[in-house]
Amino acid sequence: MKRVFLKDIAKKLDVSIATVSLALNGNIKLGRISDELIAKIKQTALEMDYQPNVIARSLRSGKSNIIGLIVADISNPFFGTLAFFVQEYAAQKGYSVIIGNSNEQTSKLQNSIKSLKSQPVDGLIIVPTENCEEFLAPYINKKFPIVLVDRYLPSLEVSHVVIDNQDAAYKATRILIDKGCTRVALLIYKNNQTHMIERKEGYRKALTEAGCFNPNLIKEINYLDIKNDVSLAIRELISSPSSIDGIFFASNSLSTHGFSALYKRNKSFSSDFCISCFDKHDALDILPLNIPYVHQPIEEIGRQSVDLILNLIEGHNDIKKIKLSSKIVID
Amino acid sequence: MKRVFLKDIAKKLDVSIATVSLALNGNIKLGRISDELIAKIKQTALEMDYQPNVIARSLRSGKSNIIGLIVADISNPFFGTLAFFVQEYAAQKGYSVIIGNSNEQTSKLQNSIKSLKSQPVDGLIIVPTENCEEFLAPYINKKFPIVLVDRYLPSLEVSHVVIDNQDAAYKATRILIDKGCTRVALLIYKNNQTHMIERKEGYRKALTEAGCFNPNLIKEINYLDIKNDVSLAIRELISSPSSIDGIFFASNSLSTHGFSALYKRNKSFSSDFCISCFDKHDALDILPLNIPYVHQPIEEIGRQSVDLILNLIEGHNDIKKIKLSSKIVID
DNA sequence: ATTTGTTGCTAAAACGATTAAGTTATATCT
DNA sequence: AGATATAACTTAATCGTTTTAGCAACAAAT
Repeated sequence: MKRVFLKDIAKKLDVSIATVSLALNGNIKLGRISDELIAKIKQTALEMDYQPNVIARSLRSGKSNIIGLIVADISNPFFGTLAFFVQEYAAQKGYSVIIGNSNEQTSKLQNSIKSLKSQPVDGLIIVPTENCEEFLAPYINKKFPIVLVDRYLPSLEVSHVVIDNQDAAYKATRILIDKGCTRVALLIYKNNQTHMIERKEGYRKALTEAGCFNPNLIKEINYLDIKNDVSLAIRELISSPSSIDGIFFASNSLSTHGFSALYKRNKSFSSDFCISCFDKHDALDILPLNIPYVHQPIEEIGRQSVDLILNLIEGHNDIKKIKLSSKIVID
Repeated sequence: MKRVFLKDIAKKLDVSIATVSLALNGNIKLGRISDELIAKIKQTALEMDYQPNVIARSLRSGKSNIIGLIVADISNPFFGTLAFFVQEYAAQKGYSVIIGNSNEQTSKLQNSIKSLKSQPVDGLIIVPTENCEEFLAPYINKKFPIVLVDRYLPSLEVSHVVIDNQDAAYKATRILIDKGCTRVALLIYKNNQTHMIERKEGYRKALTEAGCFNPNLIKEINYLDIKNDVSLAIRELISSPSSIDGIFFASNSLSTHGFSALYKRNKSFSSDFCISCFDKHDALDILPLNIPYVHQPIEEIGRQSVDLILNLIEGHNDIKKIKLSSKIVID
């Protein structure tokens, strides 16, 4: 019951290895094999349960049929779900996926890329970290296939798949305004990445239009000290003389800690206080408020990322920048 | 700036390819190279930024240095976290990880295994699905390296890493009894897998000891129709004449839907009603109850799984069955 | 009758690494 | 001095595919 190779099929049918290979891969232009022989070879391959040796094929072709996916944190359900769909869709296209983590740190992103490149992957779908441009630029310049996802890097000409974050944040803020809120706070990560900048801008735009933008209500949270920072921010916001009447949490991890901090400070989740947030969250079903959230089309993001990276891998060098729209959902 | 191979280093230093390979891999027993030359070759390799071609190496050695991890659902934070640690620890040992999903279905597990095996992986860490024994047995018999995780298959002699589910469930039920609950319900998946059987047994044991075991309070949920089933179960439990005073949710997905169903049925989350559950959950911080939960040592599970699979890959054929303990946490 | 074309197949190189089995040249031993 | 050992390196085979180039046989065209 040992593994079957082309050699074994060739021996059995008393033909050459090349003939078997050509018959199975059916590139009619090159060598030509008679229809009968092709049929016989295919039949025998089936009977003997021939499985091509992917590694030998890779060595010959210079392609591994593996793509790398580097996310910020695979234990975060948003990235977990993205990984799920990327994996599903890539499998359909005959590719495997190796996942790496950056933990939002450029140094760890660097390690992941190096380790994946040496594996080696044919291309990378990357959730870029803050200030990773300098490190990524050489790969881009060398035309190594890279697609950014979730965020992009304005200074680099790279394909990416993102959502319209400004629009999403605008809608999420607007829904609070429409409910009558005038003092709406924003909890957002303190960083210079596109998704955060755009979410902040959407928030600002909605409130400015409504004539009640107040920059003091923006609380910027440090990713590495999220629990503490969110807790402090919530305390400040709640204990301020003219208290807030709404909060927009600009990411799922911020709302996780935000909800917890609000609860611990005994802030009554009553209807005179409105919340909106990014991404579906387990607590949304529990809280005695109908909390609207931005629903990102994760499956679509995954599918498009795979499409783009496969496009690059196949040698089409056109850069595509895809911006998907999202909608507000109220369960 | 094209890729550097052994050939290039050899040409530059006017030595043979074999010499370069031997110098870099330093297998002193085989060919011997003078210390000076070794130093010079290593230096040059560094300068030229030589990266070994993993595929060529794999073809020669018959090893890919990739392990496959097949989980039930990578978008579930428990498995996401497990994947995170498996990946981290495997990377430390020089292995990459390819992740597959089974969605708790044996047919999808089958697809994942086939696709990963053809990639090919050196070994597989698998979260087994219900009734997958028949499909898995041939691989086990052929000594293909497999480690089961989270659950095991009593009928197959395979290495595994699980937690002591009976003990965990016993403790989680016991804590409710100690709070004074006498009518404690169990929400659990309807299947014949070890982790569920053992959790049910732990629950039964605790309540029997306390003299208040009532099989009617066990609600078995269908994984594929979880939302509906949980909702129905909660309704039955709450509206029964002699209502329950506690629930133990035997998995994180069950508690997610359970909390939601309880909330929607306006069940007051008051202190005369106690809950315990499996795994940390975002809603735990929010609910106005101190809900104890079973904290699984996910990092340890990941590390041990990797250790076992690498052991098998390296040819040590001993089967190890590891049962880790978990603790109850009250935040 | 020679050229040209077509069909059906095979030989052999290539992908880039590892490694068993030499081959020198020098050192050591009797 | 001659035999033997050892140090330092190289040659060439190998892993399993893919694919280029070529061979032989026969057909068609000039």
